[in-house]
Amino acid sequence: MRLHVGNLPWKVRDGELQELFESVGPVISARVITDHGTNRSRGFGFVEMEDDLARQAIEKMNGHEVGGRPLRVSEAQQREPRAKASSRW
DNA sequence: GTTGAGCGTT
Repeated sequence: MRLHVGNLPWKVRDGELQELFESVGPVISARVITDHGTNRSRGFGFVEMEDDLARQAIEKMNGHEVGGRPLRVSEAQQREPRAKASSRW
């Protein structure tokens, strides 16, 4: 299950995000979305975990204060299906 | 050197 994590401090990076959620359980994948070119965080990211752990992470990490800000954790929306080739639209 | 609700690149 993928989780959308928002309200992140600008300084947070994907590795820190992963460690944060590893306090709940093993993290499959963690990504903080950064601006293209500037490497500055957009203030949100995505974490992938096992379903049960993801639900626990929502309960446990949602509102968890990090960097002085309560995290926003929720189930992520599903993005477009696998694009085999580049966007040919 | 800035900003603050959200849904990303394979």
